[in-house]
Amino acid sequence: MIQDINTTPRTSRPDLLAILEDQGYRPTNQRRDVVSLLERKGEGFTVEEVSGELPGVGRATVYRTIKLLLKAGVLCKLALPDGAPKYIMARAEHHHHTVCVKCGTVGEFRDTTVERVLRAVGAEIPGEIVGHRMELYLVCLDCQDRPEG
Amino acid sequence: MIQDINTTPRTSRPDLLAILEDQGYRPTNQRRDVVSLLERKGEGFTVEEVSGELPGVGRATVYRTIKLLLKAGVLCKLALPDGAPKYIMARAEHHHHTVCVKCGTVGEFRDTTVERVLRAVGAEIPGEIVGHRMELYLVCLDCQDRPEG
DNA sequence: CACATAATGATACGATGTATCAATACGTAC
DNA sequence: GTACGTATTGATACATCGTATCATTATGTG
Repeated sequence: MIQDINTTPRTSRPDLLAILEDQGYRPTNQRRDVVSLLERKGEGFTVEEVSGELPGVGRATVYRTIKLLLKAGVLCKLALPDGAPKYIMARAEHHHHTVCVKCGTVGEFRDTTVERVLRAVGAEIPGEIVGHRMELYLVCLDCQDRPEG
Repeated sequence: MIQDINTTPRTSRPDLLAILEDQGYRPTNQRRDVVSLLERKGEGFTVEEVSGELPGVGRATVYRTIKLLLKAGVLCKLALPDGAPKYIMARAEHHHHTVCVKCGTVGEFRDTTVERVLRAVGAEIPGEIVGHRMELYLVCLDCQDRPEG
């Protein structure tokens, strides 16, 4: 029932720059640098973090590029309870996220039961459901191993 | 199975100031003003909104008071995908939130199935689950009635 | 190549929230 | 009620996240 997406091989690495080009945006060097870094990260990052690692690209451009990728649906935005939002590569399948409350590492999982229950719940609530979000907070195995970290 | 908390009468209105006093905090006039306004609102508000309606109370004090209430567990913080976080009165029972994507109105619901499924999911994911969050995004009935709003 | 336009980066700005710190209010002891 | 120690406040500055502006630069196209 549960598929841990992180342990399954990623067969399709989307070419983010190509996706932007398909939408009519120009493949500039700055966008190349940004998406190249994102493709290497993938796991969950903040914009400032990305910007910090790309001193050759303006901060505004990093924000702009990530916004385009969000709109294109290839990135997910994760609004955490505290701190900066994190971004993660989206996948075709709908999924949810796990966040380690110690180290902030973001993971993903998918469970069809969750989807079914959510649909059932939505059917009994007034208004038209247009989306949902679910996150699990946990202490990851790495952080369990080093209790004082 | 589903209980729409908003339609059930609220029997117990917690005295927020008393809760703060129980934790050793002093009942100042400013805190009185803040919690009094929050008790009247209850439904989902931003800090700046509260601060704006209380010109006699310093902005920092409003933030500080709400932080205390959060720590005390009587307020929930809702990190929305965009815009300022909203706060809502917590209730003893665990619950989840609905957010209208048009007008931003926040509601609550509770469904034991959701909890059960989440526990089952958590059991199969590496790491110790310490919490979760779920939100449903919808177009509320009011906003359906006035399509161009 | 030349041109129109998309994109960039520096900067300023807005929003959200916290740190600092002198001034003030509170609770307690008397 | 007064005095005292401490919690609290508010003004201000600051940090972070993100967007608007706009002159300059790069890109695609004829």
